[in-house]
Amino acid sequence: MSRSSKQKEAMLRILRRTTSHPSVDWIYEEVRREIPNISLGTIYRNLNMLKAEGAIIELSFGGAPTRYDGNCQPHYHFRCIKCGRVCDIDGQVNGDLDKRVAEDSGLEVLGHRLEFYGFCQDCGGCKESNAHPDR
Amino acid sequence: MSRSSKQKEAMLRILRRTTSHPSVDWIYEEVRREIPNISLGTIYRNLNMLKAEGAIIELSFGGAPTRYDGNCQPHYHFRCIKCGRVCDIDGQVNGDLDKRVAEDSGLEVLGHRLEFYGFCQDCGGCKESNAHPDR
DNA sequence: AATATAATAATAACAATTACTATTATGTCG
DNA sequence: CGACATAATAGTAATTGTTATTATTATATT
Repeated sequence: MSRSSKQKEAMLRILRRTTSHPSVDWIYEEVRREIPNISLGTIYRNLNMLKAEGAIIELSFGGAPTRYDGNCQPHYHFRCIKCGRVCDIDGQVNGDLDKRVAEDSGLEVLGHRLEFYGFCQDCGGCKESNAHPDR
Repeated sequence: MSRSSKQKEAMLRILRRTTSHPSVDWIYEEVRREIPNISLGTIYRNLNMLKAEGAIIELSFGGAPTRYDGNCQPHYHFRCIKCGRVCDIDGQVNGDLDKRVAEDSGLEVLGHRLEFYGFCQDCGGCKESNAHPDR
């Protein structure tokens, strides 16, 4: 079905080697260093394909711009409300939660999203500044 | 600072008396029954004001259109991935979670968002249909 | 190599939200 | 009360993030 392309391969490679949970724009800029005339539409199409194949994870929470994660192991995230940075949270994903909610509510629960928010190390001390808006 | 207006009062009243976690468009339509020439910009501006004042809660998860909740008691939600309906989940909000994550990570954790997803009662049996897209 | 078609680049279209601006409403203070 | 300062509004334009369209190019298969 799905054919390979150097655009798709470059995107996946870039997503695999970063842990910064990049935005669409960041990915676009990064791929353009290899493939200068790549189209933004291709970025969006391939992100959706890779997501559908389960190769990457989409992080779209709380109205903030969507981020992508090349790490497919289930894990939670922290988002800095000052600079937007997204970090991984160590620790177990709670699978029992879904079961408990399903039993209590009668809903067919397939999963949950959990995101922590607050100030990251860089922003905690200086809540006024707005450094690193894209990390 | 903030002055009253019949538009703002109508919006808050409407949000207080529903439990359907309405979308911007639903709120717009509903307020227009009272104030037919209200502007959509006013809806957005007042939603942001009411949110900033802590009078309402914004639910924007997973790329789906933003919903608003006039119930400010901390609680979790379930979203049907078929029809988009949002329901409240009974049960305690886990405040210790934030503390544990903060201790483990060194981040200044202010809170977390948790949303369950799956099929609601109406959509569980007939996953093909797409009834009630706006509830 | 010839062929079928998936993927692409470039652009247009779209939907959700915000910004702008002239006008109207609200609260204050003499 | 009635004038005044200004917050809020309606209407519109602009912006942003994303998807659709289309002619062209690249990939895989025979």
